[in-house]
Amino acid sequence: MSGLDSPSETLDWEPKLASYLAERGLRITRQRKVIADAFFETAGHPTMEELLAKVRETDKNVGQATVYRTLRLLVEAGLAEQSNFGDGTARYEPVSSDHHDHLVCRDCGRIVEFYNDTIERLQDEIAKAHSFAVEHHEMVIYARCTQTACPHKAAAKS
Amino acid sequence: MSGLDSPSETLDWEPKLASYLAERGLRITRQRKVIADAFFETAGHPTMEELLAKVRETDKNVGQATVYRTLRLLVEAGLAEQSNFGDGTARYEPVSSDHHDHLVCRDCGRIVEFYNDTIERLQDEIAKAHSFAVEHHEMVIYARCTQTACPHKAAAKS
DNA sequence: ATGGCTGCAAACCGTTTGCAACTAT
DNA sequence: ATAGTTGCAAACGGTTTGCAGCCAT
Repeated sequence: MSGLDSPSETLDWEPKLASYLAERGLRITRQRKVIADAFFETAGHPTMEELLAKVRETDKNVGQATVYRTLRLLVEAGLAEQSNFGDGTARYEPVSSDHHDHLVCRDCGRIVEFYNDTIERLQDEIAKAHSFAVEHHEMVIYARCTQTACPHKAAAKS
Repeated sequence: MSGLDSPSETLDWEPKLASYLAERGLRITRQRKVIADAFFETAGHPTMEELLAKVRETDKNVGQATVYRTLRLLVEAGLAEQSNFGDGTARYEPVSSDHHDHLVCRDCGRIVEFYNDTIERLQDEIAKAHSFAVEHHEMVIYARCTQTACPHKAAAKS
């Protein structure tokens, strides 16, 4: 209908962010552009620190506070999602068309995304049964890779 | 078989804790007793702060560090579980015979526990399909009470 | 007596905030 | 010109840790 149907990666964030900012009199700054660019072209679930590192490849002077503030903005604009995988550090990922939950390896930190329709439906039903209106849910399965090689064997804390 | 079958509340923690400590040459101290007592007779999902308050009704001199350390001990002993409901503060609850997940009201902070067999089974299947051995999972549904009165209307931040 | 435990205070660490200078509009 | 934005550093809040003295064993 409206051009290319990309594989849920390209979520056309630029116009969305622009209008979000415009609507409330906020500005499109150089830093916001650099941060959003870095964020949306990063695969995975970066922490602020990881994103900051990437941002500084482009602009060495960006401060962490600005990255935090911009991430909050992206979350508010519905373009990013924040998750917690139990290590006390927030992680962020682009909001893609398809919602998913996470499976985290306790050993190597590898994060696998999954989606299960039945679980989603049951969650809604359960909430409804308790007279709650679901806003958001977070489901993290902590587990251990049973494969021969944890792909990120020493990624966590070298 | 072994005496009374209690409604999953009484989990017979005293002997379990005692043997856990004994096995590794740790000691049963006055503070540990007071803290465990307070913890297991508390309903709900107390934070360290809440537990400390209760503990100090009995012993004014207990320090927070001791409460943190004892809670860690209880978790290690498999007698307590730690959860995070998105407010940056850890909450603890006794490990009861029946596992359950949580439904949290964004408005009033009320926490409802639920259990769904199908979800549990699906989680295991999903993990297995990705060659992960489930260790633990945490599922939190953030929602809003739709009932006329949020029972704890102003409990969060007065 | 000995080695674990405690309370205190300081350290930690991720995140937020105040502020003066800066910049998009 | 004006109000939003930035980087810095300080503040924050929950949690952990070092240490000297204490206490269960």
